[in-house]
Amino acid sequence: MKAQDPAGGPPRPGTSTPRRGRRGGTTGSREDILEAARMLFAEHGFEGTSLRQVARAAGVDPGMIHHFFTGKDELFALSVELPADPEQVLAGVADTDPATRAELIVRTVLRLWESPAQAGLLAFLRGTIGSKAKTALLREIVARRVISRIMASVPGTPEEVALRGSLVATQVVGLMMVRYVVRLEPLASAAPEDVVRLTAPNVQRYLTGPLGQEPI
Amino acid sequence: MKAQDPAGGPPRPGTSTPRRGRRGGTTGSREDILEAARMLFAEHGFEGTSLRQVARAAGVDPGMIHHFFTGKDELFALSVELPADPEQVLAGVADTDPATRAELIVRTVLRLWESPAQAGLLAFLRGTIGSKAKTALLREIVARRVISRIMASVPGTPEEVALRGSLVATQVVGLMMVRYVVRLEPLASAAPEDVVRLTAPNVQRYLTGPLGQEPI
DNA sequence: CAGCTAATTCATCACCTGATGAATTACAAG
DNA sequence: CTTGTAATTCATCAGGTGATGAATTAGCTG
Repeated sequence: MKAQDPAGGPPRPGTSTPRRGRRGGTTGSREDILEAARMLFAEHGFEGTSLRQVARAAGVDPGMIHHFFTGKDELFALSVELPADPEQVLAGVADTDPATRAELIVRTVLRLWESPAQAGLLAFLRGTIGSKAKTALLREIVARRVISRIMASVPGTPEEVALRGSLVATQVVGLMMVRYVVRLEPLASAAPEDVVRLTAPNVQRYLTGPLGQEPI
Repeated sequence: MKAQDPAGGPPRPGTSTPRRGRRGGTTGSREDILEAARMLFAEHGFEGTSLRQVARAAGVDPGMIHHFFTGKDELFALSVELPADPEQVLAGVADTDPATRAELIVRTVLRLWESPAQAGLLAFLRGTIGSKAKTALLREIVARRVISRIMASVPGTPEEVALRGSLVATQVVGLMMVRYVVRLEPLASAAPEDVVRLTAPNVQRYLTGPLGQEPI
């Protein structure tokens, strides 16, 4: 994020008049805009972020945004689109033994959220949960692309597997919310290894464990 | 909610001119505004809801909002404030035996969310998660007022109890998100009894069960 | 060099936002 | 009836919003 360019800033709009026209060299303005948008959407959601804020954070004229993107919607979609799509992230999960799959699931979720994709994921969640209309999109993604992979070859009737899938979602979504969105301590700063050890058993119970009785 | 008056055009000055001045009888405009605000904040979050939308949905002139409330912030705070504060909702939870408390916790959460408070809770979540600044408020509420009650008299070192508390939050928050916000099926329409039976064991494990090993 | 294309700034538009203040009307108390 | 107070509408403000189009400049291709 090469935002405000403190030192020798030629594009300082306050001081040395930033004359018009193309700049020399490779000015990655498009990427700067995307990066600034990702940060701001992650902090304030879709409606809480204005294009002028994005332009300012990117050190760029507001008009540039409309030069590179058709509008705010496209900017949001491109800046926030999942850096790795579910199919790719979950590759391999479907191949493991369901009886020991929970650990891999939690590990995959943690690896994804500890990666640079975190800002985009936060932005996606913030922009998506803030509006009822957009939660439908989130629901479709989770239902059709994530859960189907996670529940592959889990034994049981289709109804039972679907129920187990939404229960798994319960634990995984809760982990993401508490650790990365609300950042509740001490879980927010716990070591990933510990998080796996602590939560995977419950995920495993939802996956293949007994549902109608006490597990202990 | 006497909303948008679908048949005849609302702003038709030809027909039923809404002349100025006070209306006859008891017109609960203040309550109408609060109710409409609750609905809209729940659907579109804080920034995604304009005062003019609220006024239209309440069948009221936009100026009324500023007559009854000092501004958008106060309207949000009053319309969305938790209908029952955590102390009251969780009364009794702290008195039960920790070894069997999970069922009561899940039951309490479900009862709260199935009640009329749901709209307010949704609004609170939507308005709160959409902004990084406001999630701090949510974090404080959860940490100081909710978890402390839930974890009362749970045995263990303070560090361990705090960790168990955030793990409980994991499962409870995930349940709320999946069932009431994202509305993922089949969990979204499952009977409360079934939800209790399915999720309480995992909550109980976080509360008092073994953490470092497989629970089954 | 000329000519094209892309990057950048600027001025501006139409609209929506939250907010204010005055004018009008009803109800209640004296 | 008079007076005051609260409820309601209206007109309007200053500012922010997303978006458009023209003007300017740089780099690339021939």
